[in-house]
Amino acid sequence: MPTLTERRAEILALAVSEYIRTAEPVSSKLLADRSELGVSPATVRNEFALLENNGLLTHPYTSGGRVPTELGYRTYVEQLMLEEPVIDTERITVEHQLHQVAASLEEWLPLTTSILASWVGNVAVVLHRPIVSQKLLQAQLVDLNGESVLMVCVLDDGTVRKRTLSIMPSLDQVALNSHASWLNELLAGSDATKILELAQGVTDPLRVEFVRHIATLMREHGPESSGFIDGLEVALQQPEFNDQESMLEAMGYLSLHRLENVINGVMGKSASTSTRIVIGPGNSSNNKNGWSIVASSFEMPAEAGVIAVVGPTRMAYAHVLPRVRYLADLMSSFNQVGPSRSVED
Amino acid sequence: MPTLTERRAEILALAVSEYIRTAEPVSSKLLADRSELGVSPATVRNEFALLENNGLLTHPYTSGGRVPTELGYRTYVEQLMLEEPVIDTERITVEHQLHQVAASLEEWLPLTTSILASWVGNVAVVLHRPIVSQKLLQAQLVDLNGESVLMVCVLDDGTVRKRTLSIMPSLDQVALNSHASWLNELLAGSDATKILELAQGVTDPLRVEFVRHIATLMREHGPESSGFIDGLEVALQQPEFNDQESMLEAMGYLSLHRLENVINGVMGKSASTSTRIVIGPGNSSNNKNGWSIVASSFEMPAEAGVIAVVGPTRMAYAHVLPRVRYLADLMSSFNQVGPSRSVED
DNA sequence: ATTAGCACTCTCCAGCTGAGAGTGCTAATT
DNA sequence: AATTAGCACTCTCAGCTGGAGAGTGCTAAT
Repeated sequence: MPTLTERRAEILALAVSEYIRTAEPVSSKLLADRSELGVSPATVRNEFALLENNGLLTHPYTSGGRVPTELGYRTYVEQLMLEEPVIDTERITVEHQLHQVAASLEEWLPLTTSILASWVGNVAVVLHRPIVSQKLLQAQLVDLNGESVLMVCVLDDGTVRKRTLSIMPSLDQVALNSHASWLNELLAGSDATKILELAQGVTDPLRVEFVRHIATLMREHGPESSGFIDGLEVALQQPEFNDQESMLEAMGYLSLHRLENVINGVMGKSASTSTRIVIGPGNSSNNKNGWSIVASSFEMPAEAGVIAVVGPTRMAYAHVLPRVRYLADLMSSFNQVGPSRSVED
Repeated sequence: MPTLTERRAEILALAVSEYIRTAEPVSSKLLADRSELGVSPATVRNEFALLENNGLLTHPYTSGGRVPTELGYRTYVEQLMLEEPVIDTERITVEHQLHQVAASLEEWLPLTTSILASWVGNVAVVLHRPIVSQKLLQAQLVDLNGESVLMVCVLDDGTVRKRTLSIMPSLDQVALNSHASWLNELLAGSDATKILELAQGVTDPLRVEFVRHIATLMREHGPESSGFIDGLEVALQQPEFNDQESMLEAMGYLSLHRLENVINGVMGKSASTSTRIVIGPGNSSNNKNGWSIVASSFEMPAEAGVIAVVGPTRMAYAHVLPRVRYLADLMSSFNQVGPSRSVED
């Protein structure tokens, strides 16, 4: 990454931010007029040519203005960009909205996703997973109208898993309760592996089956990680998706399932709370406009996660970055129950 | 709805199914050539003109072939269409896929949605809700690392609700258990309204709070109805959506939340298991291509629901209808636990 | 080092044209 | 009386053209 003269850097910054704003290739004349550079279009053109030699800009065609390359975006983001801080009225609106929902993780994570998406006009993703390895807190067996038995397991991260079982000789609730308390005595506090070990010593086949099911239930989903996505519709209104083909391609890319992997891959390396921007994640796909991700991790007492914005490389980084960071910090400052307040609703 | 001569009906049927197949306005020549009518294009044209007088066909422009009107589609569906029966290989594939997932409602409803969507190349929706009014089976209080308390309620339809509470003087698990068994003794078997009544007699403020929370939990979601949607991506590849505008409009229409209301509205009137087709649900929206819904309700021991396909009016009804009905019947034939087999997996 | 000037390139749009497809009507045919 | 051949007419669509506009690169002047 070459160091640039001050003026060259300023021109690059202006060009990138202007292109981000308008989605039109930016011309020398525009920059000369619209800015305080105090130079003529011709000078800007000369600088453009040098920036292009450095691989920071391109033309799509001989005439028609400059467009940043991925390297151009990266230089802008890392060195030149002036972040747009979250202002008070925004803060107030967001915190107001978050306080309005009932105090549960299941409700305010999706709300956060939705707030972020409409705030930045792009796809927002929030992923979360329990921090600790899961242990069984309590198991419960409930008779369902004599036909089948519902097994409910509470894990130490507060998640609840359930499964319906058919037990051949049907049992009444009293019998089920005694089985349940036996299960809890034996298994409470253990993780899936430990539970399977403990199952070795059990002889009663029915109880073995219960234990097995508990272990399976805890295993099969792994540490429950779930995610929320929002903003597809706003994001797809951007001009990069104005034909059916690129729109469908975008929809394929923007599935929660795929993004979970991508985002976890991006954040995987950094352990602590941090924010990162990935621009055009290796133009692996052959579409002309690549994707960028702005992601920030957050940590709550028993839950960790990532807040991310996904969009085309032409993304308003200066706007998005502080807002993602702000929301991640906000999440980290919440306790397990809700936006820093007691439970009364 | 006027009765048509046999030949006129046949021509309408051919025109509609041909338009459904190709998405191109169909010409008199095509029908005369491709079919066993044994008449000349001119004759077909005369019939076309009459069908157009009856409001069953239109031209988009003076030349360029005929296209069905909504009335045309309805006539086709109600009187003329030859359903394409589900063949054995299809049956086998579907049932095979359904048997592969673990036996729980949460897993095979979405799978059914996905199967249906890719089967018919349109958006598929599956909604379900418990049949009976919900009663509390069991409540449970679990200590979460001393900071807060997780309340888990099992309802008689097998659903589980949970909420995290902050209790000011923190209690240990033993104390919580005694509260829980008190709660169960008092409340088990009651619905939300009854529970609130029972709360009247309680004096201990902590217990009142517990009871209130239980009632709220049961109330606020109503009878839990949830839905699954799939196939957006395939559906949007159809030619009616080849510009950004109609695509975005379609995405707006095809949100699960909106469709839940629409579909429930459609099926609301009919109590029993039935299938219905709604074509161009009153062209309320001002877009040129309306929407059709093919929906079929199903009933399981404790759960009822709707299986539906949503797509443009140019939908392959003859293909979609039997498949929706087949899947609905299949669901109805399942017991609460899974695809007609015991729970061993 | 900067800039004015200018030729050059490329896009974009509007307008045109011809081909093709399909219709409606009329007159001939069965 | 129903069907059909024939034909003029209408409309779309794809391709072409030409001119306007925008922006550049280069050169020569400042």
